[in-house]
Formats: sequence, structure tokens, C-alpha cells
Amino acid sequence: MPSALDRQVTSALIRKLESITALSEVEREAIQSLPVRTQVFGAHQDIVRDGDTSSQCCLILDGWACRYKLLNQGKRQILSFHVPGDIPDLQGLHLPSMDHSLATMKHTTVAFISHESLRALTARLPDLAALLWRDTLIDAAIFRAWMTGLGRRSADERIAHLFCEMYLKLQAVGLAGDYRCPMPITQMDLADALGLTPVHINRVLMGLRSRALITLRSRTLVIEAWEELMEVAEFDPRYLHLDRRAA
Amino acid sequence: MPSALDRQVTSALIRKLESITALSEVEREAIQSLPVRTQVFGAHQDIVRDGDTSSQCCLILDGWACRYKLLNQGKRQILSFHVPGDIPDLQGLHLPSMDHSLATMKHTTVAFISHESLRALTARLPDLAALLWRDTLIDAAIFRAWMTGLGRRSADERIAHLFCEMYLKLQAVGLAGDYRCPMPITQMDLADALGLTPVHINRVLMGLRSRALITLRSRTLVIEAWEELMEVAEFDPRYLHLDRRAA
DNA sequence: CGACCCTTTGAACCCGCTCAAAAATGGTGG
DNA sequence: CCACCATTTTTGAGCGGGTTCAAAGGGTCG
Repeated sequence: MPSALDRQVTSALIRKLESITALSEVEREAIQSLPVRTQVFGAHQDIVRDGDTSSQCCLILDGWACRYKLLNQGKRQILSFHVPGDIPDLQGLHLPSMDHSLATMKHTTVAFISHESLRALTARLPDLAALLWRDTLIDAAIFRAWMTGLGRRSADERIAHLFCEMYLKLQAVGLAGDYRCPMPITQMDLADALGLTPVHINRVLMGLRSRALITLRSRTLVIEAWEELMEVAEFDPRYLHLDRRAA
Repeated sequence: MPSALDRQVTSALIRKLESITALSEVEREAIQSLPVRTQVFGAHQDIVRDGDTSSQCCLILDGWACRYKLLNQGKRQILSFHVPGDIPDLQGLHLPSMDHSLATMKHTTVAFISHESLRALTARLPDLAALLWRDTLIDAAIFRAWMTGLGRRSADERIAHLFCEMYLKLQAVGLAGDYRCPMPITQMDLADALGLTPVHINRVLMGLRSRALITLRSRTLVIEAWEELMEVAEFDPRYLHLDRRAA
């Protein structure tokens, strides 16, 4: 039985979905009626682990998370960053076991939604099912953009590209504006996301700073020159499929 | 109105889907009744281009295709390889425009299925909708595996990993066995898929050959030492989610 | 205010790249 | 069936973007 608190809680999801497409009143209502269980995690804690079989999805309400894979010798690849409104493990609805882990980057609040209630929702509202499907497809589109960076872009370009992407993602859910946004990740995290070393990330970051493109301090990113940054990154926002808001 | 030929044609799709999960008789019948338009492409031809808006999906019947993104200065990143039974642009069902291109690697036959008829199918058979959704989720899981390679694996490991993956994918649809499979791609294609240069691919390939792990000749891959190859690649087949057949 | 994590700096090194050319392969037409 | 041409593979030598290892500064949070 969803409580009044639940209804507030899922508004993060509604805002996110509305950044992708319009919702009907019935759909909004159905989402608000989802029963959820909220939980608070400290920084750098695993929410789900590689190999786990879960019966629920994790909606981020506040904070940041990342998905990652671990290799031998402690090598780590971060696959994605997630912000409020995201459901990073939505794929779990149709894939039985996790092929990667999900962890917080900082103090983070999440809402767990059971697969059962999500399946009931998608069975009842096929348009909403299509929208959630679409969300996982955008997730995959972002993977493709990252792959392209990892395979074919220089260190500067990769960093610039990631900053463009995160800024727009955050802006779409109202968490960024005026060319500044939270960026609560360390240079080590950046390195593991971009396939580089922390030392090199640091040097490139200082380079971007000295070229007056960005500043990254106190876990806040300030984009000093949006146009030039996009140019360095060769950034084309189409892949984010944020149809409701222009880039 | 589907013809008798159509029914044969979609059997590639059925075989692929059954490599993922079991199909009911109704589902098989529904797939076989899909109206399709087949078309033959020569080698290295674009089927759909970055930016296109399409009203149909492309099912590969025979041959190989790849998805790729182009950057400035002719840089190319190959995002995935596709074999008979795959629908490489299934994401087009819910994403209006292509964020990458799709091209043949060799002489290839495809069947086009209209979004319209696919949407009718998924509306009528929710379980089949879930299965197609699941197929796109596996697609994304493969992206994650590639990202991990591009970001954190050495050249040897990346090549070994790709060969393990392609062998299992082909085996799942009956196109490989006995540790050999078709591999109709050039070293330049491998380079663009793995974020390396053709020259380096060549040197690493010769290294793997001299270590008696694989041979790649006449567009055929022979895996001489499956266990060792998997070890080099640090390969874990779980991400392919091929539940029906053991790896 | 102390401890720990994070960022910054330096110097040597190496994996994979670049450019160039030769050898092998394979598809095509005569 | 063979000769031809284009594409692909192979080889060589030098180079460079990013790494490695180590240690010194800075923030930040209990």
C-alpha cells in the first residue's frame, strides 16, 4: 500500500521520464502509486553486485551512483554514472543476473521498486512499458557514445565529452543550469570511466582549466566555454534522445 | 500478406530468439506470419545511416553486418557485429533517429519488418514484447563488455575476448561448432572494433597464432585452445545471457 | 586538529601508433 | 585456367600519448 511519502518519492522518476516524453495523467498516477521501499546508502557502497539475482529495481532519489565491472589485478571500468530519476538496473526486469555492479559515489537515497509491481504496471499500461523500454534503449545509446570515446577519442576529447553529457543529463532533470553542475566524483573515478590513469586525468584536467574551458573544484563542474567544450568533444547531443528539452 | 517464403525467412529470427528463451507455439506462429521484404546487399554497403529516421527494422538472414559511428578525420568505431537472426536496429522501434550507422561486412541478405507490424505484434503478445526488450538488453550487455575491453584490456585480451564472444554467439544460432566459425572481417575492421590500429592488430594476431591459441585465415577463425583463449581474455560468458545453451 | 583521501608534480618507460613499402591474397575478366 | 589488379596482410623503424612509480602538497571530515 503506497503511502503519501511514496507519492513524493516517485516524482523523481516522473521528472526523468518527462524529460524523455510526455506522460498522461493515468501514467503519472500509476507511477505515483507504485509501492516503494526507500533506503539510504553511504558513499562508495555497493547497491547490487555482479552476479546478483535481484527481484527489485533501484530508483535513485538523491545522490549519484555508477555501474562498473571489475577485472583481475584490481582493474575497474565504470560503465555509466547515474543521477536522481535514473533506474540504473532496470535491465534486471528482463535479465535474471547482474553482469556488473552498481555502487553509490556519495551519500545517496534510493527507492526500491519490486519487479512484480513494475511488471504489473507494464502489463496494464503498454505505453508506459514502451517508455521504460525506451529508457533502457537510451541507456544503450549512451554506452555507444562511451565506446566511441574509449576506442577513438584522445584523453582531452573523452573528458570534454563526458562533461557535456553529464551537464545535459542533469539539466534535463533540473539539477544543473547556468553552465554549472554537481560532479561528485574523484579523478580516480574519471580515470576508471574513461579508460585512463588518474595521473593523466589530472594533467588533462589542468590543461582544460588553463585553456579556460572548465573548472572542476569542490565537486562542482563549471563550464566556462560551452561551445568550445562541445567542439573539443565533437559532441552531438542527439544520442541522449532528450526530445522534450533542446540541448 | 505473408507468403510461404516469408515463413521460411523469419525462421532465422525464431532460431535466434530460441537461443535466448523458449517460445510458445502461438509466438512462433506470430513471428512466422510477420510480413517482410527481403533485400540483398553487397559487401560494405550501408543499410541505415546515422541520422536516418526509419519505419522498419532490419533482420539479418544471411551474412554479417556491423554498427559503427564515424568521427572527424575518418576515425571509425565499430560498435557491434551482427549475424543471422540479429535485428541490429531493433532500438529504432522506440528511438526515432539513428545515432549510428549499420552496414554489411560482406554479401548479405536482410528482411525488413515494419515498425507497424512489430508494434502490432508486441501489443498482442506481451511476452514476445518482453522477449524483444530482453534482446535489446542483451545488446546493451554486450556493449558493456566491449566498453570494459576498450577501457581496461590490453590488445591481446581484447582480440581474444572478441573471438570468444563471436564464437559463442554463432554457436548459439547453429553457425559455429568444433571450435571454428566464419569471421568475414578484415584486420582493419577488427582495429576499428577494438580501438587499435590495423598494424597492431596484425602483430597481436600473429602473436596469438604463434602461441597456438587461434588461426585466422580465409575468413575463418579456428580456436586451437579454447580454455587458454578464455583465460587470456578473462572471458565470462554470463553477459551473453544465452540461457538455453551452456557455454 | 589529526588522519586520510585526493590532487599535483617529476622523471623514466612502454604499448601501441605512424608512415612507408613489400608481399600475399583473392576476386575478375579474358 | 591464368593474368591482372585491388585489397589485405605483413614487415621495419622511429615516435609519442599515456603509464608507472614515487613522493610531496591540499582538502575535508570526523
